Amino acid sequence: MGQVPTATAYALLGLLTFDRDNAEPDDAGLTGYELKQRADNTLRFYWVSPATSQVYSELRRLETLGLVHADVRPGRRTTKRYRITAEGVATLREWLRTTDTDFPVLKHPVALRLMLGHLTGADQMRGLLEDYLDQLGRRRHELGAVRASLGDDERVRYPALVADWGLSYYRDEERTVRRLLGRLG
Amino acid sequence: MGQVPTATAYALLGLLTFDRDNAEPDDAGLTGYELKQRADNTLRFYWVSPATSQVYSELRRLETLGLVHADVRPGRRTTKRYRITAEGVATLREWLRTTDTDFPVLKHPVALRLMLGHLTGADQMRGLLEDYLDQLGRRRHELGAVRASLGDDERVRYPALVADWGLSYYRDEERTVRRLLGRLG
DNA sequence: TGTAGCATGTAAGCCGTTACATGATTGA
DNA sequence: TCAATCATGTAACGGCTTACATGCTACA
Repeated sequence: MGQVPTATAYALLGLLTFDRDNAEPDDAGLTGYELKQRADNTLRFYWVSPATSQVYSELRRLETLGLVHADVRPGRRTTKRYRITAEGVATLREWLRTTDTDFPVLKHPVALRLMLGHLTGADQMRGLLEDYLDQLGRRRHELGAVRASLGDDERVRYPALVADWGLSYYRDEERTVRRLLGRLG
Repeated sequence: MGQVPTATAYALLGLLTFDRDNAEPDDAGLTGYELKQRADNTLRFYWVSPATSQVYSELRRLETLGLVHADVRPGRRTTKRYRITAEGVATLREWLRTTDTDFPVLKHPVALRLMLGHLTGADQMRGLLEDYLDQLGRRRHELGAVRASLGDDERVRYPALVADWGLSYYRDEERTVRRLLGRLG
């Protein structure tokens, strides 16, 4: 019954490996709240943005598995800062090395609707694609800001590669949608 | 508690609108088995391939909602052929017209792993991307066969557009992955 | 004759979301 | 002082998958 972490759990665990190696140990680790924000900044573009409640429950599960360590700070407001453990890093490496990689899954509501264009006519489909183009542009700008924040810092070289990948995808998608619009015209 | 069909249910309902308008009424409609095959041929490239058991249960649900009609053929082997009803078509149109369209969700295990390249090194990431290129090529051929089977039949003009969209996506993705491979040395 | 495909279903369970709930802290 | 943000959870439930079960039909 779910002893093995899911891909989403590994993704969250992976985000913890980018813990800024701070001089001050007081700031080590991330709270569930911060991890959720980080997921919203990066993970959501090519995976999912887990619900806040799931972030907390996954963290608790990873803790019982010994893959993260919770640093509890008592006080008026109790906060927990989570760090990945050595065992967590080893488990993550093992997962990367041995688990086979599924083909990406795309849930594309726009394509799904376009398939049914014979029910609505070309006009409505054009509107659909134009709206989608707007959203794509906004998404691309959001991801562009994330990419810019990564700069050319060697420590986030791979996240930067992934962000560039995403940006290419959005640009290509915009081009393709424009071509489709032309064919509907 | 789920009185309203989900997007997947509408997708399956939509597939039923492409029922070949046969001269022989005996062949009208699709069995759950055939619908599952059709989903595997088309829907899976940009939505999901629902499990067989889900196809059957969704069909039963759509029937209680009056959106499909089940034609039961008794005999040695009882089969049910499902057709979309007039109400089903109206409901589907209403859904297309009024429900707002979510942005696509991409679950990309390859990108997820690439993000964690600092844990494994560039060599393993190159292997990952090369494997992915192989899979992409196979996928593209599968979708190419589907596209070819649609031809330029006006009745499946929109599914053909969607298939072309998918083919563009696969080609662009291959190009982008090759560029990433180049940047990994 | 036996295997692959056709055809339909039940049961159990997990992943993840939505809705709800609580309270501290910070800054306008 | 009041709102936004920080921070952490619980409860309920739905969608979907996996595993299991059954039996017919066509064909090599």
